[in-house]
Amino acid sequence: MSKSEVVELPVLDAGAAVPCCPPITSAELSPADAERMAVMFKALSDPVRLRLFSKVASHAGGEACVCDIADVGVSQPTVSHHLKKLRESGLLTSERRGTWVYYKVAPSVVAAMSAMLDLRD
Amino acid sequence: MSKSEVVELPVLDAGAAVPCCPPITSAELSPADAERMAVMFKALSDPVRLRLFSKVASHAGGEACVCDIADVGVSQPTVSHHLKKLRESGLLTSERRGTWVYYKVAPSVVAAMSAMLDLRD
DNA sequence: ACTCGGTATCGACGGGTGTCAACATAGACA
DNA sequence: TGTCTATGTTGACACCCGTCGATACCGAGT
Repeated sequence: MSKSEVVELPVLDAGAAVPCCPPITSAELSPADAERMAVMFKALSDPVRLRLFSKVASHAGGEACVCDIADVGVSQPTVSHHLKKLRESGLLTSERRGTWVYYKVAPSVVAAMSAMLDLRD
Repeated sequence: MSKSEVVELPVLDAGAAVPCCPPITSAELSPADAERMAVMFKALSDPVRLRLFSKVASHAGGEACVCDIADVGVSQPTVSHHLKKLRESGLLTSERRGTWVYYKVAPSVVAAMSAMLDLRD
């Protein structure tokens, strides 16, 4: 039941507005919003994924080739697996250019997480 | 060899400074920092926990009794289990006052997560 | 002391997740 | 065409995690 249809994740192109959510101090999350946001937090809940994400985000030009960030102490298939999860959760987007695949962060999605955790009263 | 030792995870009492971390756009996370931050993200990676956290954060007075927030569609033991995880990850603190137990958010920890996701260039 | 309501812990079950080796796919270039 | 390099996919494995019912713990009244 729970999982059934989940949200579909239409790839959310990097510029799309992410309506969710006001700061958590201002109002409680609806079950649906909680479901959506939890997916994003889950994407960053693994140390390896967090490092991959951080490597992309901090890379010059705002994007990085897999070959630039793959050195995180796990096998290549595992890196690929984690990048896929980050992509599916909407935090990263990828684009193939010739031999290499480049990843960059989806700013609006990350901004939504940051805004939600903003605690100013 | 930097400030290194700040860590230890001594249950982090609510007021403690959380040195981690600069915005992810500015530098890549160290493996150790990634490990620490992943714990916090993991705490918010479940829809039920996210709702509980949001209920505490948005509650009048900045704190809430378990009885005020327990209605999230799962059994009481499960609520207790999730609140424990939020406590252990440092996002919430709890205090018993008479019959009831009150939870409130640990502002510095949440602020660290928000700051890390701040994307301004 | 006893009971009662609020909260935490225990033990078990089922599904999810990170990891790897092996294999598949996609461009580039000879 | 064929080979080489970069990346993704598959299948299998061990482990983690969310959930529940049963039970224990803790204060407050009676």
